[in-house]
Amino acid sequence: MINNNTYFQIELTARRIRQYGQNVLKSQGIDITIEQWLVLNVINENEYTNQIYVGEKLVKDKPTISRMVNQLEKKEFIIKTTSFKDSRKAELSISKKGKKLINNLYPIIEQIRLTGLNELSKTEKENIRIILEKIRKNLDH
Amino acid sequence: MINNNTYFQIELTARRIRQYGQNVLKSQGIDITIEQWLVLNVINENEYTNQIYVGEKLVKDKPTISRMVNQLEKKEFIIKTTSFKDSRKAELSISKKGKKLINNLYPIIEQIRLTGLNELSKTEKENIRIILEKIRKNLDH
DNA sequence: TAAAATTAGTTAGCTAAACAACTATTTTTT
DNA sequence: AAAAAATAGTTGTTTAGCTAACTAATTTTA
Repeated sequence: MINNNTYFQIELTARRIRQYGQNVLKSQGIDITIEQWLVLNVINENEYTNQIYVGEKLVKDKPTISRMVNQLEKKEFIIKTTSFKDSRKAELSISKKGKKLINNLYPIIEQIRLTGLNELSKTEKENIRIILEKIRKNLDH
Repeated sequence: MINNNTYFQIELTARRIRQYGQNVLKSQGIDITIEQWLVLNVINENEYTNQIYVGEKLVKDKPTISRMVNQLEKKEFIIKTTSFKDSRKAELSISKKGKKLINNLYPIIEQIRLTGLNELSKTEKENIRIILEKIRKNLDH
Protein backbone atom coordinates (compact mmCIF):
# COMPACT_ATOMS: atom_id res chain seq x y z
CA MET A 1 0.00 0.00 0.00
CA ILE A 2 1.45 3.22 -1.20
CA ASN A 3 0.24 5.36 1.69
CA ASN A 4 2.19 3.27 4.14
CA ASN A 5 5.36 3.88 2.25
CA THR A 6 7.72 5.83 4.46
CA TYR A 7 9.37 7.68 1.60
CA PHE A 8 5.96 8.80 0.40
CA GLN A 9 5.07 10.09 3.86
CA ILE A 10 8.33 11.96 4.28
CA GLU A 11 8.34 13.46 0.81
CA LEU A 12 4.68 14.46 1.09
CA THR A 13 5.27 16.13 4.44
CA ALA A 14 8.25 18.06 3.10
CA ARG A 15 6.13 19.28 0.19
CA ARG A 16 3.27 20.17 2.50
CA ILE A 17 5.49 22.23 4.80
CA ARG A 18 7.14 24.01 1.88
CA GLN A 19 3.76 24.76 0.34
CA TYR A 20 2.31 26.03 3.59
CA GLY A 21 5.33 28.21 4.25
CA GLN A 22 5.31 29.52 0.72
CA ASN A 23 1.67 30.52 1.06
CA VAL A 24 2.33 32.35 4.31
CA LEU A 25 5.21 34.27 2.73
CA LYS A 26 3.09 35.09 -0.31
CA SER A 27 0.23 36.29 1.87
CA GLN A 28 2.69 38.64 3.58
CA GLY A 29 3.81 39.92 0.20
CA ILE A 30 7.32 38.56 0.73
CA ASP A 31 9.15 37.79 -2.49
CA ILE A 32 11.31 34.86 -1.46
CA THR A 33 11.03 31.10 -1.60
CA ILE A 34 11.49 28.81 1.38
CA GLU A 35 14.65 27.38 -0.16
CA GLN A 36 16.03 30.85 -0.83
CA TRP A 37 15.31 31.68 2.79
CA LEU A 38 17.47 28.78 3.92
CA VAL A 39 20.33 30.10 1.79
CA LEU A 40 19.86 33.62 3.10
CA ASN A 41 19.91 32.31 6.63
CA VAL A 42 23.20 30.47 6.15
CA ILE A 43 24.80 33.57 4.68
CA ASN A 44 23.43 35.65 7.53
CA GLU A 45 24.97 33.33 10.10
CA ASN A 46 28.28 33.19 8.22
CA GLU A 47 29.00 36.55 6.67
CA TYR A 48 31.54 36.56 3.82
CA THR A 49 31.16 32.83 3.36
CA ASN A 50 31.32 31.19 -0.05
CA GLN A 51 28.97 29.00 -2.05
CA ILE A 52 30.69 25.73 -1.22
CA TYR A 53 30.09 26.38 2.47
CA VAL A 54 26.43 27.18 1.87
CA GLY A 55 26.12 23.98 -0.13
CA GLU A 56 27.69 21.96 2.66
CA LYS A 57 25.34 23.43 5.26
CA LEU A 58 22.25 22.80 3.13
CA VAL A 59 23.51 19.58 1.53
CA LYS A 60 22.87 20.90 -1.94
CA ASP A 61 25.12 20.81 -4.95
CA LYS A 62 27.03 23.64 -6.57
CA PRO A 63 24.67 24.41 -9.45
CA THR A 64 21.67 24.60 -7.13
CA ILE A 65 23.44 26.99 -4.77
CA SER A 66 24.82 28.99 -7.68
CA ARG A 67 21.35 29.64 -9.04
CA MET A 68 19.79 30.43 -5.69
CA VAL A 69 22.60 32.82 -4.83
CA ASN A 70 22.10 34.53 -8.17
CA GLN A 71 18.39 34.89 -7.46
CA LEU A 72 19.10 36.41 -4.08
CA GLU A 73 21.63 38.76 -5.63
CA LYS A 74 19.18 39.76 -8.35
CA LYS A 75 16.60 40.51 -5.68
CA GLU A 76 19.29 42.54 -3.92
CA PHE A 77 19.05 40.65 -0.66
CA ILE A 78 22.72 39.69 -0.79
CA ILE A 79 25.95 41.14 -2.12
CA LYS A 80 28.26 38.83 -4.03
CA THR A 81 31.86 39.79 -4.56
CA THR A 82 35.03 37.92 -5.44
CA SER A 83 37.50 37.07 -2.70
CA PHE A 84 40.79 38.97 -2.80
CA LYS A 85 42.70 36.04 -1.39
CA ASP A 86 41.30 33.44 -3.75
CA SER A 87 39.62 34.70 -6.85
CA ARG A 88 37.83 31.40 -7.42
CA LYS A 89 35.76 32.07 -4.36
CA ALA A 90 32.69 34.22 -4.00
CA GLU A 91 32.21 36.29 -0.87
CA LEU A 92 28.59 36.45 0.14
CA SER A 93 27.09 38.99 2.48
CA ILE A 94 23.69 40.36 3.36
CA SER A 95 22.64 43.73 1.96
CA LYS A 96 20.70 46.31 3.94
CA LYS A 97 17.57 45.27 2.11
CA GLY A 98 18.40 41.68 3.00
CA LYS A 99 18.88 42.49 6.69
CA LYS A 100 15.53 44.22 6.73
CA LEU A 101 13.91 41.22 5.10
CA ILE A 102 15.50 38.86 7.59
CA ASN A 103 14.20 40.88 10.51
CA ASN A 104 10.73 40.75 9.01
CA LEU A 105 11.06 37.06 8.29
CA TYR A 106 12.25 35.73 11.63
CA PRO A 107 8.90 35.93 13.41
CA ILE A 108 7.06 34.66 10.34
CA ILE A 109 9.35 31.66 9.97
CA GLU A 110 9.04 30.99 13.69
CA GLN A 111 5.27 31.13 13.34
CA ILE A 112 5.35 28.61 10.45
CA ARG A 113 7.58 26.36 12.51
CA LEU A 114 5.26 26.54 15.50
CA THR A 115 2.21 25.79 13.37
CA GLY A 116 3.82 22.71 11.88
CA LEU A 117 5.10 21.43 15.19
CA ASN A 118 1.92 22.25 17.09
CA GLU A 119 0.74 19.44 19.37
CA LEU A 120 4.06 17.68 19.05
CA SER A 121 5.62 16.82 22.39
CA LYS A 122 9.28 17.43 23.06
CA THR A 123 9.82 13.69 22.86
CA GLU A 124 8.14 13.51 19.49
CA LYS A 125 10.25 16.34 18.12
CA GLU A 126 13.36 14.57 19.32
CA ASN A 127 12.11 11.22 18.05
CA ILE A 128 11.53 12.40 14.53
CA ARG A 129 14.97 13.95 14.41
CA ILE A 130 16.54 10.70 15.58
CA ILE A 131 14.53 8.53 13.21
CA LEU A 132 15.24 10.71 10.18
CA GLU A 133 18.91 10.68 11.07
CA LYS A 134 18.89 6.90 11.29
CA ILE A 135 17.29 6.64 7.86
CA ARG A 136 19.88 8.94 6.32
CA LYS A 137 22.68 7.03 8.01
CA ASN A 138 21.29 3.79 6.61
CA LEU A 139 21.62 5.22 3.13
CA ASP A 140 25.10 6.65 3.56
CA HIS A 141 27.62 4.76 1.48
CA MET B 1 20.55 26.47 14.11
CA ILE B 2 19.57 25.34 10.69
CA ASN B 3 20.38 21.69 11.20
CA ASN B 4 17.84 21.47 13.97
CA ASN B 5 15.14 22.73 11.73
CA THR B 6 12.55 20.02 11.29
CA TYR B 7 11.62 21.00 7.75
CA PHE B 8 15.26 20.85 6.79
CA GLN B 9 15.60 17.36 8.27
CA ILE B 10 12.47 16.07 6.57
CA GLU B 11 13.24 17.57 3.20
CA LEU B 12 16.84 16.39 3.33
CA THR B 13 15.79 12.88 4.19
CA ALA B 14 13.29 12.81 1.35
CA ARG B 15 16.00 13.93 -1.04
CA ARG B 16 18.45 11.40 0.34
CA ILE B 17 16.02 8.52 -0.07
CA ARG B 18 15.12 9.58 -3.61
CA GLN B 19 18.76 9.93 -4.49
CA TYR B 20 19.68 6.56 -3.05
CA GLY B 21 16.77 4.86 -4.79
CA GLN B 22 17.58 6.56 -8.05
CA ASN B 23 21.16 5.34 -7.88
CA VAL B 24 20.05 1.78 -7.22
CA LEU B 25 17.69 1.88 -10.20
CA LYS B 26 20.40 3.38 -12.40
CA SER B 27 22.90 0.74 -11.31
CA GLN B 28 20.37 -1.89 -12.41
CA GLY B 29 19.99 -0.18 -15.76
CA ILE B 30 16.35 0.63 -15.07
CA ASP B 31 15.10 3.69 -16.93
CA ILE B 32 12.55 5.10 -14.51
CA THR B 33 12.53 7.72 -11.78
CA ILE B 34 11.32 7.09 -8.25
CA GLU B 35 8.40 9.46 -8.79
CA GLN B 36 7.47 7.73 -12.04
CA TRP B 37 7.58 4.44 -10.18
CA LEU B 38 4.99 5.75 -7.72
CA VAL B 39 2.70 6.67 -10.62
CA LEU B 40 3.22 3.30 -12.27
CA ASN B 41 2.41 1.57 -9.02
CA VAL B 42 -0.88 3.43 -8.59
CA ILE B 43 -1.91 2.54 -12.13
CA ASN B 44 -0.91 -1.06 -11.58
CA GLU B 45 -3.08 -1.28 -8.49
CA ASN B 46 -5.99 0.48 -10.19
CA GLU B 47 -6.14 -0.57 -13.83
CA TYR B 48 -8.07 1.72 -16.17
CA THR B 49 -7.96 4.52 -13.65
CA ASN B 50 -7.62 8.14 -14.70
CA GLN B 51 -5.15 10.91 -13.94
CA ILE B 52 -7.27 12.62 -11.31
CA TYR B 53 -7.31 9.43 -9.28
CA VAL B 54 -3.54 9.05 -9.56
CA GLY B 55 -3.16 12.64 -8.46
CA GLU B 56 -5.38 12.06 -5.44
CA LYS B 57 -3.41 9.00 -4.40
CA LEU B 58 -0.06 10.74 -4.73
CA VAL B 59 -1.26 14.19 -3.66
CA LYS B 60 0.12 15.82 -6.77
CA ASP B 61 -1.54 18.28 -9.09
CA LYS B 62 -2.89 17.67 -12.55
CA PRO B 63 -0.02 19.11 -14.58
CA THR B 64 2.54 17.06 -12.66
CA ILE B 65 0.59 13.84 -13.20
CA SER B 66 -0.10 14.74 -16.82
CA ARG B 67 3.60 15.06 -17.53
CA MET B 68 4.64 11.95 -15.66
CA VAL B 69 1.93 9.92 -17.38
CA ASN B 70 3.20 11.17 -20.71
CA GLN B 71 6.72 10.12 -19.82
CA LEU B 72 5.55 6.65 -18.86
CA GLU B 73 3.57 6.41 -22.08
CA LYS B 74 6.54 7.54 -24.13
CA LYS B 75 8.65 4.87 -22.46
CA GLU B 76 5.86 2.42 -23.34
CA PHE B 77 5.32 1.27 -19.75
CA ILE B 78 1.67 2.29 -19.81
CA ILE B 79 -1.12 2.58 -22.36
CA LYS B 80 -3.22 5.70 -22.33
CA THR B 81 -6.56 5.74 -24.07
CA THR B 82 -9.65 7.90 -23.86
CA SER B 83 -12.63 6.65 -21.91
CA PHE B 84 -15.65 5.68 -24.03
CA LYS B 85 -18.05 6.76 -21.30
CA ASP B 86 -16.46 10.14 -20.66
CA SER B 87 -14.16 11.48 -23.28
CA ARG B 88 -12.61 13.94 -20.87
CA LYS B 89 -11.08 11.08 -18.98
CA ALA B 90 -7.95 9.13 -19.76
CA GLU B 91 -7.89 5.40 -19.16
CA LEU B 92 -4.52 4.26 -17.93
CA SER B 93 -3.27 0.71 -18.01
CA ILE B 94 0.03 -1.13 -17.79
CA SER B 95 1.60 -2.44 -21.00
CA LYS B 96 3.34 -5.80 -21.27
CA LYS B 97 6.65 -4.00 -21.07
CA GLY B 98 5.36 -2.19 -18.00
CA LYS B 99 4.27 -5.42 -16.31
CA LYS B 100 7.69 -6.88 -16.90
CA LEU B 101 9.33 -3.80 -15.44
CA ILE B 102 7.11 -3.90 -12.38
CA ASN B 103 8.00 -7.52 -11.72
CA ASN B 104 11.66 -6.62 -11.94
CA LEU B 105 11.13 -3.60 -9.76
CA TYR B 106 9.23 -5.06 -6.83
CA PRO B 107 12.22 -6.77 -5.19
CA ILE B 108 14.48 -3.80 -5.91
CA ILE B 109 12.05 -1.33 -4.36
CA GLU B 110 11.61 -3.63 -1.39
CA GLN B 111 15.38 -3.76 -1.02
CA ILE B 112 15.62 0.05 -1.07
CA ARG B 113 12.87 0.23 1.51
CA LEU B 114 14.60 -2.26 3.77
CA THR B 115 17.91 -0.45 3.52
CA GLY B 116 16.35 2.85 4.48
CA LEU B 117 14.37 1.39 7.35
CA ASN B 118 17.20 -0.80 8.59
CA GLU B 119 17.70 -0.68 12.37
CA LEU B 120 14.36 1.04 12.83
CA SER B 121 12.14 -0.70 15.34
CA LYS B 122 8.48 -1.30 14.63
CA THR B 123 7.69 1.42 17.16
CA GLU B 124 9.97 3.88 15.40
CA LYS B 125 8.37 3.15 12.04
CA GLU B 126 4.97 3.72 13.54
CA ASN B 127 6.15 6.81 15.41
CA ILE B 128 7.48 8.54 12.35
CA ARG B 129 4.25 7.86 10.49
CA ILE B 130 2.23 9.33 13.34
CA ILE B 131 4.45 12.36 13.75
CA LEU B 132 4.51 13.16 10.05
CA GLU B 133 0.73 12.84 9.96
CA LYS B 134 0.43 15.23 12.88
CA ILE B 135 2.61 17.78 11.13
CA ARG B 136 0.55 17.57 7.95
CA LYS B 137 -2.66 17.85 9.93
CA ASN B 138 -1.30 20.96 11.65
CA LEU B 139 -0.85 22.56 8.27
CA ASP B 140 -4.26 21.60 6.87
CA HIS B 141 -6.47 24.62 6.46
C1' DT C 1 59.34 25.69 -12.15
C1' DA C 2 56.27 23.18 -15.26
C1' DA C 3 52.69 19.72 -15.38
C1' DA C 4 49.02 17.62 -13.01
C1' DA C 5 45.46 17.67 -9.78
C1' DT C 6 42.22 20.00 -7.04
C1' DT C 7 38.93 23.54 -6.04
C1' DA C 8 35.14 27.16 -6.88
C1' DG C 9 31.84 28.35 -9.63
C1' DT C 10 28.94 28.34 -14.07
C1' DT C 11 26.25 26.51 -17.97
C1' DA C 12 23.35 23.09 -20.11
C1' DG C 13 19.90 19.52 -19.94
C1' DC C 14 16.54 16.75 -17.66
C1' DT C 15 12.78 15.77 -14.09
C1' DA C 16 9.48 17.39 -10.90
C1' DA C 17 6.53 20.72 -8.03
C1' DA C 18 3.46 24.44 -8.01
C1' DC C 19 0.64 27.98 -10.08
C1' DA C 20 -2.21 30.13 -13.66
C1' DA C 21 -4.61 30.01 -17.74
C1' DC C 22 -6.43 27.41 -21.13
C1' DT C 23 -9.52 23.68 -24.13
C1' DA C 24 -12.91 20.34 -24.37
C1' DT C 25 -16.43 17.65 -22.47
C1' DT C 26 -19.97 16.54 -19.24
C1' DT C 27 -23.28 17.76 -15.68
C1' DT C 28 -26.27 20.91 -13.36
C1' DT C 29 -29.36 24.61 -13.24
C1' DT C 30 -32.91 27.48 -14.89
C1' DA D 1 -33.07 22.97 -24.52
C1' DA D 2 -29.79 26.66 -23.58
C1' DA D 3 -26.72 28.76 -20.28
C1' DA D 4 -23.80 28.11 -16.46
C1' DA D 5 -20.91 25.37 -13.68
C1' DA D 6 -18.02 21.64 -12.93
C1' DT D 7 -14.66 18.26 -14.40
C1' DA D 8 -10.46 16.18 -16.89
C1' DG D 9 -6.60 17.14 -18.93
C1' DT D 10 -2.96 20.19 -21.31
C1' DT D 11 0.33 23.99 -21.94
C1' DG D 12 3.32 27.64 -20.24
C1' DT D 13 6.23 29.58 -16.66
C1' DT D 14 9.10 29.59 -12.58
C1' DT D 15 11.98 27.34 -9.05
C1' DA D 16 14.78 23.62 -7.52
C1' DG D 17 17.50 19.16 -7.62
C1' DC D 18 20.74 16.38 -9.90
C1' DT D 19 24.26 14.98 -13.40
C1' DA D 20 27.75 16.09 -16.57
C1' DA D 21 30.77 19.01 -18.76
C1' DC D 22 32.95 23.07 -18.65
C1' DT D 23 36.22 27.53 -17.26
C1' DA D 24 39.36 29.67 -14.38
C1' DA D 25 42.22 29.87 -10.48
C1' DT D 26 44.99 27.72 -6.96
C1' DT D 27 47.63 23.98 -4.93
C1' DT D 28 50.25 19.84 -5.21
C1' DT D 29 53.85 16.99 -7.10
C1' DA D 30 57.49 15.55 -9.71
